[in-house]
Amino acid sequence: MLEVFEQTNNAVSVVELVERLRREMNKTTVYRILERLEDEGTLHSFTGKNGLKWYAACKECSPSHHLDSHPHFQCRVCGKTECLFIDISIPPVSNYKIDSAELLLTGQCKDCLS
Amino acid sequence: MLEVFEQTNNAVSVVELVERLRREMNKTTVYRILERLEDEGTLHSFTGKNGLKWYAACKECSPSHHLDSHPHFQCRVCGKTECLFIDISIPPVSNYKIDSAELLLTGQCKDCLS
DNA sequence: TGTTTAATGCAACTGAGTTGCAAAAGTAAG
DNA sequence: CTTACTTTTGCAACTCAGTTGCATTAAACA
Repeated sequence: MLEVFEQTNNAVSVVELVERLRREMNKTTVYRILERLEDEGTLHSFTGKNGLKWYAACKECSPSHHLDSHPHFQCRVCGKTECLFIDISIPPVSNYKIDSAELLLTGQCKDCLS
Repeated sequence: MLEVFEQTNNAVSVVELVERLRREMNKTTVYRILERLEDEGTLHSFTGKNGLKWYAACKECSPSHHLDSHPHFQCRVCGKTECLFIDISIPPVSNYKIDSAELLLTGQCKDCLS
């Protein structure tokens, strides 16, 4: 399972993971392992443009501190999805206690820009 | 349909809309009208924490220019979801052409902070 | 070896969103 | 009014990501 994330810097959708691991393990098992890896701080998840769930390897996450304010990019053309290691400053919102921020940028990646 | 959005400043999930309009129109019709209203620039949509679709009235949207960089807030406790009218500056990302940005903040709203 | 606990498989289910098609409602001539 | 045409709606069936219950297997450990 983790090999998938070691081979790429991109995020991987659960749908693709289930497909790629079809021979090795059951769909339910994929979901359960992903949940565990996220709890452990090895992976983090986010929701793609279409509402599908994506996972990516954590670089600077811990079990308690997940993906704070690092955005994700999803290419409208090829679907490639990846973490962007730039800092987004979330302005404080009065009267709200913000726990997490999820920023999804969509557009065209460099490969699809030609 | 639009009355729902006139009565509140909050966003409304499609699920809730279907439920509230159950007597007046079919589920399919709700989806179709929402799609039309979004095309026309009357409403804009975004994806909630759980992957469900939400709609909110447009204040400064046009058919071509939707919800650019205005974030949404979703309360972890009561589920209330609303537009935040603060500007988020998306730093330019080299080699990427960013078309849209969707920022979802989650936490506790003022009513649930007691 | 037996017992307990955790990990997996499988099948059936849930629920949001979609699709195809037919019925209804609206629009515009003739 | 009536016919022809277009748009809107309802309904049922479907798709598909994600979940659940339960039985089976594998690990851990006494």
